[in-house]
Amino acid sequence: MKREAKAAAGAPPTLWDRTRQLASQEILETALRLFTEQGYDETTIAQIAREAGVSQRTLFRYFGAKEDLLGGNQDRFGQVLTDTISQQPAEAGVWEALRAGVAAVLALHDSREQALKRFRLLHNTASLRAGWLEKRLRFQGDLLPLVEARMDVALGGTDARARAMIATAFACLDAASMTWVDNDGKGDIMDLYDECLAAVRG
Amino acid sequence: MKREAKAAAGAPPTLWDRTRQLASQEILETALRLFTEQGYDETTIAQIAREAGVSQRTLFRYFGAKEDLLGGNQDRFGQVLTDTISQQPAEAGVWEALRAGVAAVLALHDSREQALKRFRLLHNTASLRAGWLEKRLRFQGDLLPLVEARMDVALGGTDARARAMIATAFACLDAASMTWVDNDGKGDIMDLYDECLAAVRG
DNA sequence: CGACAAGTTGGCAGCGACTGCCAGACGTAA
DNA sequence: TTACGTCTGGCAGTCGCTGCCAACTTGTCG
Repeated sequence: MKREAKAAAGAPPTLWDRTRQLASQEILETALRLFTEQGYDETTIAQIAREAGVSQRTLFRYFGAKEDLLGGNQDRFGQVLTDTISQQPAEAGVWEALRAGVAAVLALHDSREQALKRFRLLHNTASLRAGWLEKRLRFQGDLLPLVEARMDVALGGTDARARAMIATAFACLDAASMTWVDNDGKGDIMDLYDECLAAVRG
Repeated sequence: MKREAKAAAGAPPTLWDRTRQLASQEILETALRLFTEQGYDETTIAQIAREAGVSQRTLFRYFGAKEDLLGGNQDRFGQVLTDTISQQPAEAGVWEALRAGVAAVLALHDSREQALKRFRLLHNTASLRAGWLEKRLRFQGDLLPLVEARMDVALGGTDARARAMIATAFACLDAASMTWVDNDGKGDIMDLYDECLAAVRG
């Protein structure tokens, strides 16, 4: 109760808040370092907690799951996606709107290097890929109503087509980012995305 | 060693083989029943083993992971996919070849009811979805060389486009099967697939 | 038939991710 | 300072999964 009230009022951060912030950052950095050094599956929660100087219990209180230690606020992606797409002008087609959403999400990364590091980790670790794909599925579901609103509304049955278009956009993003990682981050992902979409749409 | 030799020679199944077969079937049926009755995550390995009359250890020897208890030999999908696609006539385009592969995989299901049951379970359980998507990713990788062989070979850089086309085919299959499940198995999945692909390719 | 090799099974201990519970330490406000 | 709310660490326990070992069953050969 207290924390939410303060945050809403914009009150100055208390010592606790600062400590939390610090600990959170420390944990995140330790985790990312260990992941890149020795791999995701080979790094145990116990090790991260030890090197970050907190107990396992506390670590799990900050980050509910090992996946979340990757950082990069993946949960925010969904918000940015839906916001961006719904803010596109009404005369924009489905493909333009989706493209704008993809671009907005890609713009969230801090630096090219960090993005490359995370993408590489993601594409090379089966368990991470699975988790990421699952999150993506949820995003796709959230996008459904937005996309349907932009299609010629023939009543009923548009469901499948809207789903397909969304999934295709993500598929192109996948193909683009995989190729980007394979090329060690050379070029621009959006260019690859456009190339992919062009190949698909003939 | 022995088993492979016998299998290759087509020798009559020994008592062991028959026992194995029986136990395997019993486990599979028990698992599928419990999954549909009380949900995948709510069913523990211990419970399945108990009700199937085997030890946990033995259960894990038959099926290496809980996922595999879904049955339907998902690992075979990849084989069927690559076989079917590589057997398509050389003059068939990429999209026709992919369509044939998808159709072949869908034809693997025993009955409409069982397929619907599995699909429903899959689409409603986060952990299962994740595992399935991960397998699919591997299939996509396996398909890459086959698809590239069917494209106009401009050397280099075709990578991304081939990946995108494959991923799009799967995306349409996804959209189709989701819609199919939502409609309680009404209609034909391949029709939905065609509709999806048509929507995507404009 | 008897002995021996090979295959199969179950139990036990253990790992790693994750959770609930509880006591104690700490910052904060009266 | 006292009382309160919060945060922390530790412990035990669940669940999926694996390695190891002892016992049992089955097939085979002399």
